[in-house]
Amino acid sequence: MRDVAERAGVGMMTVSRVLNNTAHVREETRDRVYRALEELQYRPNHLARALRGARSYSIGVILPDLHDPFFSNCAHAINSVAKQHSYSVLITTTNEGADTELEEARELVGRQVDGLVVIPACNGRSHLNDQEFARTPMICVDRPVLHSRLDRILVDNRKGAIAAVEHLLQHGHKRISFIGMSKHIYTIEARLAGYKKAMKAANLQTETFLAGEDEEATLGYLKSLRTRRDSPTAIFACSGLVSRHTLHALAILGTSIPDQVAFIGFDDFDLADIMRPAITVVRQPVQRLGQMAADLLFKRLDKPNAAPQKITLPVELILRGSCGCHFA
Amino acid sequence: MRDVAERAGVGMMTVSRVLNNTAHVREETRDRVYRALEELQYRPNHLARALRGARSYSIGVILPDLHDPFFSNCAHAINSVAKQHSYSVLITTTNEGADTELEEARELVGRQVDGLVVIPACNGRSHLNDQEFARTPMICVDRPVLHSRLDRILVDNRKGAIAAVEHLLQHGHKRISFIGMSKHIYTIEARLAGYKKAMKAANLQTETFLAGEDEEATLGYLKSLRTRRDSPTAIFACSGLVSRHTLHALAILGTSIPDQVAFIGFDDFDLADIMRPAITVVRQPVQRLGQMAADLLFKRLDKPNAAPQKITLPVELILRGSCGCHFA
DNA sequence: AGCGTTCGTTTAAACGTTTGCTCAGCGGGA
DNA sequence: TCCCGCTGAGCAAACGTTTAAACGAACGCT
Repeated sequence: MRDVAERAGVGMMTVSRVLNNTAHVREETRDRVYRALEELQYRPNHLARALRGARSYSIGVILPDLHDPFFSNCAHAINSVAKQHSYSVLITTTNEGADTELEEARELVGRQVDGLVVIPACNGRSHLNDQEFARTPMICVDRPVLHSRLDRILVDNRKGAIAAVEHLLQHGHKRISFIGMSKHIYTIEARLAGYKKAMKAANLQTETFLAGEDEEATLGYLKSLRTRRDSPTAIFACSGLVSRHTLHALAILGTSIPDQVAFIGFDDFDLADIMRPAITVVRQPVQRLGQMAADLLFKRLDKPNAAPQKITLPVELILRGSCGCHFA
Repeated sequence: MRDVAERAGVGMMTVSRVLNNTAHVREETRDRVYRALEELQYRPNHLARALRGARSYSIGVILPDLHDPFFSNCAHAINSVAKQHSYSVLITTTNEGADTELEEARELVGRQVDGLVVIPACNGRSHLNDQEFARTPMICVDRPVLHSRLDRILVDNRKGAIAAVEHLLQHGHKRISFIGMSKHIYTIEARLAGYKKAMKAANLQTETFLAGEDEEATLGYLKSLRTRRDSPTAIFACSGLVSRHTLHALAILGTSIPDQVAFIGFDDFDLADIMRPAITVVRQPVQRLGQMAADLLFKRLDKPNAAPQKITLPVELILRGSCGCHFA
């Protein structure tokens, strides 16, 4: 910048003013500076700007991983919004670990991000609510941090699960199995609660298998069903990942859907509609979730003291063939 | 930091020395500093460190989008490696636009990233080779920047395509259609070249439809096949996205695979193995691609002047049912 | 003629670190 | 005895930018 100032025959401040388009620079001076900037191929150093100024024009995103389409699509939406605001995005992953989450949050705050969009790793025991992060605007996505005053935007897991189970009940199923995960994750437990509630309302017994993220174990469970008298006639899978594992296992076993066992999964996925049968799912508004989360963060950056928002988006039961529905 | 120094009764330099674990600090002093750090909940400012020091301990990743599993899985792998090196990752997307790519690269360099991992958006006309970026170590992934001295790690698109086509030929197909994309993308064109070469070697005519990323258009093309005498008996889809669109369209049309038309797609995808029929694909080592790219970058950071590496990873034809193969 | 305003620009300081140098103390070899 | 080298620690400057204050000039007003 010093070179530019010298070449344009002005002080560094004037250069800074020209760059930031702030007032009080004569037309002619401005032109001279522009020319110097061009000639010297000047590129501002965002780090220095961030160090001096109040903002870094970057946000951090913390999520379990980029492998699961749900998370990566969410990240994509956040990225898009950030780009519109001319913000950069730092992305880190927790692999569902609360400790990692804390470390990553510290790292990002250390890098002076202006705000954080987080898919919290841990069910309630998160450190994100600590005093330490009080000064960093933070939006929780998909899962809350309990007892916190943080903005959050969730999905109606409970209602989605209830809708799925009730639909299976309408098809006449009495024994519906819930395939969950061994880890404690808020969304999964909310879906489990919905499942239980719907079953109870129908006066039916519940059956849960909670290691759906382990394909081997899932296969074992499904295999064991074949020799049982009271084997479930329908399955509700708690997530996209678990759906894939379950469907994979069912395919290996040659179990026919929906004749031998009906199937509904939480979270829609690519090609679900062209499988034979097509897979009935509870669809979450992933794109909107990420987009609204980012919007919320930028609003929060604008008004740090506004009341925290707690938004819950509706989900949609997408009827296809695997639940037993027939289409012309 | 000043507060910490004061509390520990030392100078700021000593604090800095303790933090960086550099030599010449007495045990007892070190302890005092540690205690002060703890008590004041000191968190270093990475921006300031980066501004003064030679490194920012962050890298930038530029890719088309986070929507396609190929890219997001790649990003995930890069992230993992970066985490092992205690580096942060800035991720930006180009949406396949060369202009956006240039802007994003400038933004990241402005943020003083130590290096860049790029999936170049544009076929040859990239600006990444410009003098402007000469000082930033850069790794090209999946696609090269032509005539550049940049490190790059690609996949053997040509051989993969040839293997797929030759396999279809072995099944007795004579009329094999290539479904490509309307955009010019290096990988797609390499696959197209492989397809053409294999067809020519067998003395067969080629047929290409190049708007596979437009589902509507793909549907139209496939529909038009039904009334043709010389309709292709096999389809080779050029990418994961195009595969999904093509399979979707075929499902809508009720075309049976592989009886009416055999199918092979480039890029493996979730559930391809449990569809009916299971989908034969050319599988790319996505995970390894991202991981090796990041490894390469960190090596490059170590030795900026080593000779540029040009790596090509092999791909694998995964035989499932859609090509016409039968399994017990 | 004096004075407050506004415009255009400069100068000085600050942001939170690290680098380079200085300096004091202390022990060992010539 | 003198000088050198090593250890432990402090001081000042620098990184590239922005903020705050200051400054001179031109202007209109009383």
